[in-house]
Amino acid sequence: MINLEKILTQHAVEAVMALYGIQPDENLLQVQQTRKEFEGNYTFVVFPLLKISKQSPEATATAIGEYLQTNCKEIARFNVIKGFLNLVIADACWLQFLSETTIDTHYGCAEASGESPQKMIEYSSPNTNKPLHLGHIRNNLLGYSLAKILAAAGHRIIKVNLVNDRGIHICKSMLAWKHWGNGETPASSGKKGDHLVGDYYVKFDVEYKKEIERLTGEGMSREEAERKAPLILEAQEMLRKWEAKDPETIALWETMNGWVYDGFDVTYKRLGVDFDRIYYESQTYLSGKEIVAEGLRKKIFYQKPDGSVWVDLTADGLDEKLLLRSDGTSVYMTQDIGTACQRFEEYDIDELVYVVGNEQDYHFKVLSLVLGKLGYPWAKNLKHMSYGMVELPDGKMKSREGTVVDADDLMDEMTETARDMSRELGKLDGLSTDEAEKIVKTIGMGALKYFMLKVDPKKNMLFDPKESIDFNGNTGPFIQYTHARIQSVLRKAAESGIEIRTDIDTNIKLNGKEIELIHAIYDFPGTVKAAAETFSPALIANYVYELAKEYNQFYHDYSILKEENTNVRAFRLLLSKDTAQVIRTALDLLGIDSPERM
RNA sequence: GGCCCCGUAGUUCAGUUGAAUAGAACGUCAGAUUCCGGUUCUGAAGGUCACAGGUUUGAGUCCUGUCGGGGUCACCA
Repeated sequence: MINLEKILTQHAVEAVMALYGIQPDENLLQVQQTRKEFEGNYTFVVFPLLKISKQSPEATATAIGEYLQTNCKEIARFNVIKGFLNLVIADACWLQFLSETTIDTHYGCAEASGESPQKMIEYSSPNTNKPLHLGHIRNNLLGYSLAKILAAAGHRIIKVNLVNDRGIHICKSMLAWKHWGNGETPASSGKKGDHLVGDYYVKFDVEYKKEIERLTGEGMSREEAERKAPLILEAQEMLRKWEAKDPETIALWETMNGWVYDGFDVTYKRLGVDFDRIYYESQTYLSGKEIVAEGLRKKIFYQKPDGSVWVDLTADGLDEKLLLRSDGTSVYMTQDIGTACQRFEEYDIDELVYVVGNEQDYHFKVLSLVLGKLGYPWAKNLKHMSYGMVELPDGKMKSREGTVVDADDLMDEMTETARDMSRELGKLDGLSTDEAEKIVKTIGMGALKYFMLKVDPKKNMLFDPKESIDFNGNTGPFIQYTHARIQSVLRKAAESGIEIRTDIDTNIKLNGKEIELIHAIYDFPGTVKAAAETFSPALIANYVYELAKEYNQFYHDYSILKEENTNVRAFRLLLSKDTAQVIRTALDLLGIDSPERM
């Protein structure tokens, strides 16, 4: 595939050499897209060249423009506005690109081979004491999309999930169920397993608070009451029993976690995400202790009189960080050190990406530094895909305060809205209920996924439960609609016996909308690359929205099948088909399906 | 308090390594369509890019400070 940016830059370098006799640094000549309000497709800003040309901006731009026009066949004409040299790419060049490039499912995507670099992506990582909420949705969608985008950039990918299945919070649910559950099971109450367990987690908190109130009423300080309430003591006792592998405790733990996993499976399936391997903290929480001990022997870490082990990061501008408690047990950091080592030993990976919220920026900074101090050469290949939190209009989501937006509920609402709209428009009337339902789900999830992914991952985003997610404007369904509409045109073409040809006439005179569209299609591979480099599905989302909008404008202004010039008709048909394919591929990178009709 | 991130139309968001008159969408108002799908298209109104300095031919973007918001500094994970 031709690389217009590269061709233009090279010719511009030649032009400066020919005109001024000086070899300019290439980064003085960076091409950029011409802004919509000016004629042209690519623009050079000539201000940086004035020191070389010793001429006015206009004179410099004009001289280079004239050189390019005569020496570069891709350029049809140019115009100069102040220091901006706007270049118009020849129609024939665009048409040649379109006829020579195969735009199929591989377009824009590099094929990974056995030799390609391999990356592991850890995402989702739920706790097994409560159901997934909106924050988890953002994590899952980002992780899954990132995996797709990195694969499209030519990497081999391993998706992993580290389930937090142990700890005091799990014991709280277990304890509450033991006390107040009356043997309730998902089967007996018809409740989804993760929701059932989550309800007992909330129940624990309610009862725990009551005990605290009672104790403070009896004159105990709040702090002491929180520490000495019978329930919390009981939960801690349960955790000790669990760690001692007490059979009864383990059995209850396995049963309740099983319910949660059944629930999670349903949610994951609806979200359309999956994993190549699942790690459980119950199996990894002890790892890392030996590595820390080794680091202590090598004096990379130090020990305090009480026996706790620390690392001093003050020289790196950070604090001191605990690595082992005084009783010798491990903490979060210890475990992450251990699992990182384990993964680099077990797999041939060159990068480990953690999709984790930005409240853990500090944690991952420390993790990389500590592993570096331990001498692991791959420590610099740990990447934290840090994303912002989802906020509600009145602030953060707090599970204990009941201000969470439940993942299952939200997905239900989205499909419900999609169903209502489809019914109103009657577009699915001729289809079987199964088919119609499938499309409705595709649209509902498309709306939700696009809403979450179009925002720059790094930034916090706002979700207002009172205002449902839109289906018009810059939304998933708008883009899906464009795809479905093109499919409809392609079906009509097939019905009328009009074949789609790729050997299009390169002498066609293109209109502005057509050029914009081809240009957008041409830009897709670069967008995929940029999204992979910056870990940003949002770039893909914003790109595909622009593409869909371009197509709708073109569609509105020009006929395709009714065009009388059969060469032009063939070209427009191919352009439509290619647009649909790029939309489909781009949406797929976001984990969004493209319906044939909707 | 230390460190990190953020502050762009009424609202939700774009804005590549500095570059032209800062762009969409929603909402509001006004329009289009002999149609291959009206979940479409066009237009209007709406901005001191938090504030103040600085660097630069040129700053929403880089630097410093101030104000405002969030995160984090647990022998929780």
